[in-house]
Amino acid sequence: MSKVKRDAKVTKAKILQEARTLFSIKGFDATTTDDIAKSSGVNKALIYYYFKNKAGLYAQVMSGLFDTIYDEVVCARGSCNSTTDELHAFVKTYAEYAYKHSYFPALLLRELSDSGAHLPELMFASMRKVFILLSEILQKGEREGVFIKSIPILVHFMIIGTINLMVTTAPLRKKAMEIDDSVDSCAECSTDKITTDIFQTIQKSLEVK
Amino acid sequence: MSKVKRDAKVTKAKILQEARTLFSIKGFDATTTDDIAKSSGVNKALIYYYFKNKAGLYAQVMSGLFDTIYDEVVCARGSCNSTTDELHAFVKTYAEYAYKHSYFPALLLRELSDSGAHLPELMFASMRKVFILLSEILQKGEREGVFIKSIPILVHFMIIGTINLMVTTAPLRKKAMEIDDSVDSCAECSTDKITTDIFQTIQKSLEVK
DNA sequence: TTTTGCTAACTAACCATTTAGTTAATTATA
DNA sequence: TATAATTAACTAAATGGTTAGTTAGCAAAA
Repeated sequence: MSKVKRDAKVTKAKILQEARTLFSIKGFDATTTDDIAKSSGVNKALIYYYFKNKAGLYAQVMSGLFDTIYDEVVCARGSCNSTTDELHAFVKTYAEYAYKHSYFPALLLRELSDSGAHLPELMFASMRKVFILLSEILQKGEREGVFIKSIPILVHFMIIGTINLMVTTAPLRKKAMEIDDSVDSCAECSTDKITTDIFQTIQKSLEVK
Repeated sequence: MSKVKRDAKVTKAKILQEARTLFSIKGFDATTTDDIAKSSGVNKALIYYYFKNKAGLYAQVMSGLFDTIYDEVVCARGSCNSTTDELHAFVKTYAEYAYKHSYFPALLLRELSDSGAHLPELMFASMRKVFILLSEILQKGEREGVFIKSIPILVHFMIIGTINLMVTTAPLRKKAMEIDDSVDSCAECSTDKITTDIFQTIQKSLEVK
């Protein structure tokens, strides 16, 4: 039995994990450092010991999430054999991640809503990496003559904006449907259906005639 | 000089207006009732006297904003002579409103980010009205054979999601450009350019072949 | 004089951050 | 190898500031 009583790595990881869960559910403001400490079974001061302050912890949580998405897109892109496929992989990977970790879109929207004001460098860099990835796909397609010239950031926001809103409003749309189902708000749509529809929309708009 | 010393309507309106401004700039949490009271030149207790509590005041501010957008879209739609034109008017009106009142997208995203959890009925109804309006345009186009069948909520989110993200990230994109301008993030794009691009994308995807 | 509009002063709770200290683990020394 | 010195990991308990909401009562209007 090599029961280690103290292990900085484990402790730090535990705090990060609990913080991710709590920030996810309740957002930055509503999550208290007391909450995080309690969930992690750790003294509150350790948060300051390891992460400087609440904001520092948050930044690390968030860029961790973006890095994961980035890695997943890169991975999915690996098994593509056309640029159109790569675009599809981008949409699919992002959508699947967003639906699987449904707290993520909420965090992202919240973060963007107090826009840049105090967006940590770390997080900004991680976010940007994902955008650059899409830009490359679009540029490649353009060079190959399969996509028309586009404004990358608009394509990017069209994809992630739509997905994020679909995920965050899911409970809302369900509630709405119960009250009034005269207009289809895709309350029961599968991730796959949504992915497909978004991809097709984007693809059609990029199509070379 | 008919300087009225006491007028409930005027006082209430003043509070609402200052609240709108402050919530816009700083969001719900970061705006304190003390701030609002001070800006309005009114005692804090009056907020509770007129609006029950901070959340009540917020709900009224937000649905006021949505109602304004709704009215503007309805108005713009009036001078259209084709369904495609109506779609264009929808995008244009929303984009112009969002850019003119650049705080609005931030408020909306923030509100949606703690999704429905405590979205006041009043606000939800005002939001939904705008969506229904777009649905009608899409259905009409479908009936006339100018649009293919689509999923209204996806089209809606594609429009407002993109616009909202473009507005909220404007300062961020500007900053990003200064650091690295190798990828175009549309930092200097005009509202008009963005409106046009979004409209064309949506239209192309709805096109009947 | 009764109701409505309004204010100053207050409270109770919360919460991020700090401080001052303890205990475990590691390294150096005898 | 035992022990002393040092560092790293951790804790309990404040601190200090903030903020939503309340209360009791005054002043103007009806």
